[in-house]
Amino acid sequence: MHASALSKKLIPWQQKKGRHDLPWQQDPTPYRVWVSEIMLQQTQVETVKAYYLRFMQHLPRLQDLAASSEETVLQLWTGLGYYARARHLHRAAQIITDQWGGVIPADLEMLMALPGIGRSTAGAILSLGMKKSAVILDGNVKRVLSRVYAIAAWPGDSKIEQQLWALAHTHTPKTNAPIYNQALMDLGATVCTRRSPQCSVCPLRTICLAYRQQQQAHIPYPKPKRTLPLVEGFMLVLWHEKNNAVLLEKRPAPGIWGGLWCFPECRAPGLSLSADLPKNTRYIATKAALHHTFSHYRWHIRPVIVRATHLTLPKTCQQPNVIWYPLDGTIPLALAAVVRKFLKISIPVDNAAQE
DNA sequence: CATACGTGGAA
DNA sequence: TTTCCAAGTAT
Repeated sequence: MHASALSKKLIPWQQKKGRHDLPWQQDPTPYRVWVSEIMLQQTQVETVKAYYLRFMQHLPRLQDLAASSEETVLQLWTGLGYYARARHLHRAAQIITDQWGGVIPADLEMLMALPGIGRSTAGAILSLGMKKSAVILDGNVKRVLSRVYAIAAWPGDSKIEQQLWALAHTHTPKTNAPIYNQALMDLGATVCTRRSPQCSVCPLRTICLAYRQQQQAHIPYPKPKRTLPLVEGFMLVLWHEKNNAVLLEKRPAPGIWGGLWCFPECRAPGLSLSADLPKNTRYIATKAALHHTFSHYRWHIRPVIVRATHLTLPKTCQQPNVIWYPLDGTIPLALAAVVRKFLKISIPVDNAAQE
C-alpha cells in the first residue's frame, strides 16, 4: 500500500465528515490541546467535555495551572479517574514554568520527558497543538490500522504495537498531519468503531483488508480477559452529628485515589478500626458492602458507622492528612467518586432543602 | 514486559 | 447483573 493512500482519502473526509466542534478544537493552543489529551487518556470524549470546560474556566493558561495547588487540580479532576494524570499535569506545568519560561517545548523527546506525556500524547500535542507533522497511536488509530491491514491480533501485544507504530509512521503525511491525525481519531470514534463498524460509509473501505475479508467484526482481537481479584475491607465513617462532619483521610500517592480524600480504610479486621477509637465515640453499625469495580480488581467495602461527640481524632489517624469534613460543602475537597456517592446516599446533607 | 491506575456508559 | 472498555503512561 502506498504511503499516501490513507492521507489522500482521510484528509478530504475529515474536512467534510470529521468532528470540528469539540471544545478543545476551539482555539487549539498547545496548552489547551495538552490538557485535553491528558483528560482523554482512557476516557471517553463525552465524559471529558464537561470536565474540560470547567478546567479551562478555572485554569485558562499554563501559568494559572502552574500557580495553582495540587489540591485545586485534583478537585477539578474529581470523578474523572486516573488521578496520577492530574498530579503529573500539575507537576509538568511547574517544570515548564521553572525550566523553560512557561513555553511548552516543540520537541518530541522534551515533551516525552515531562510527567504524564508518552509518545502518543507528545505526538498529539505537536500535531494538533503546534501544527507539526507528528505521529499518534491511540486506541482509535490502533483499531483503524489493525483493520486496514487485517492484523488479526490484540493491539496491546508489544510486538503488534511495534508494528502499528511503524505503520503509523509510514502513513503520517509531512503536510496536513494535524488534519490527518484528527481524521484517524474521528474515523475510529464515529465510523470504524469497536462494535458494528459502519463500513458502508467508510472512506477506507476500498483499501481495507479486514473489510475485503469480512473480518472487521473480529479485528482487532479483544484484550485477553483475566478474572479480577476480589479485595474486601472496611472503611471508617466517623460522623459528628452536631457539626455534621465526617472524618476524611488524604490518600497517599502512588496508589488508588492518590491525593484524594477518602474515609479511612482498613483491609481485614473491621473491628480494629473501632478498637482504636477515642472514648467519646459510639459504634453504630457495620453496613452492607459497597461493590466497586476498578480496572484491575473488584472491591467490597463495608462502612463502619461510628458517631463522634467531639471533633477529636482517633489515635491511629493523628496525622496532618486527616480532616473533619463539613457535609455542607463549605470546604471544597477532592473526594473520590465512590465517597461522594456514599455521602449522597447514606448521610443526609441539608443543602437542597434550603433552596 | 506485566501490572497499577477510575469511572461511567453501552450492550 | 455482568462484561467490556474509552484520545495511555509510569514503574
